[in-house]
Amino acid sequence: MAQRKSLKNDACPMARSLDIVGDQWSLLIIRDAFDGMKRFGEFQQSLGVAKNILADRLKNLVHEGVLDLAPASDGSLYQEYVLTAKGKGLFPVVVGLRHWGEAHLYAKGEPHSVLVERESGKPVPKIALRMRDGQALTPEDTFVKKLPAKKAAAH
Amino acid sequence: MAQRKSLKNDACPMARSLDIVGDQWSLLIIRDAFDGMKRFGEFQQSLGVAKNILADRLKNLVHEGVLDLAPASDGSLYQEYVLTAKGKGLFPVVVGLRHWGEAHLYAKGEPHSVLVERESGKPVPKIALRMRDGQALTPEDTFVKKLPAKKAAAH
DNA sequence: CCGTATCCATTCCGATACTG
DNA sequence: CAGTATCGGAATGGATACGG
Repeated sequence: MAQRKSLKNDACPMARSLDIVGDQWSLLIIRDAFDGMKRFGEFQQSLGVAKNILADRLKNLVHEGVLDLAPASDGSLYQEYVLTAKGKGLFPVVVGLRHWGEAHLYAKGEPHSVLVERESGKPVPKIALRMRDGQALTPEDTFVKKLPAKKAAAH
Repeated sequence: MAQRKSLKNDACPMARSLDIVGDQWSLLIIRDAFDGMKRFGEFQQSLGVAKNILADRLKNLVHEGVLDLAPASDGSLYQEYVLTAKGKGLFPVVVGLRHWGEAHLYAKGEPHSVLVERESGKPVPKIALRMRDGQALTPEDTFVKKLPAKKAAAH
């Protein structure tokens, strides 16, 4: 009865997203996947997470269609976890979290890893939200249009 | 011993970000704050979360400088929770999660709330990641430049 | 090397009752 | 209305041990 409230059927897309990646590990796994990691052991070593929960999270991400299982590219008999198109769609979220952390969570001069462009080696520019007319978009420029709330939906 | 691994000192900005907002509720609270909610009861009703956890999360977000306590704008004697500049910096993350959910988590024709521009009432355009030269940026165009890993840091 | 299975401590979460 | 206090069940997370 005290189980986590499922947001799978929420009327808010953000809530549904968080139902899948809204935990401590999933987005870190996805980060590492963007970083080229594919093998169980790579994730395990990178994250320092217990193997049982790593297995659990990977399974869930595969189930949700964020990761896909593919035969190993090298000779080994195991499978690899690769991002699906759906998974790659999380790239802006990953980059957004990274940029926010860079901007607000480090002391001045404190070093951290950086996402850079492959060719130039220079940092990826900050995300710029734009309106339809191309102007910068601030939170105040927007609001959420909710559902008509027919019966008892979208509480 | 089985306590959540703190990522506060991680060398990856994304990890630090998740240390603050990487749970089920924080980003939903922030979403509602962007949506104009300020009062304890508003969050409580919107999220349907137990009051003790809501209080805990709000306290933590205030402590982390994402929300700020301000005297009530109306006559009431209670305080209000408002986004700080740091908190508003999460807007791209919120929008990114929303867009990802819209694109991948709904059946065709299934209704959901939409983030729209205040003036036109039209949906906010999708986030476009760009390289420094203005071209579209894909995950493959990037890599993470990690720290030199001096001693035993950035494990 | 890739997981699965088990044990145990801690944390999370929901429901409820309670104070001011 | 805005929280705090408490309780119990569920999930999380770490540390192994074990099998393919």
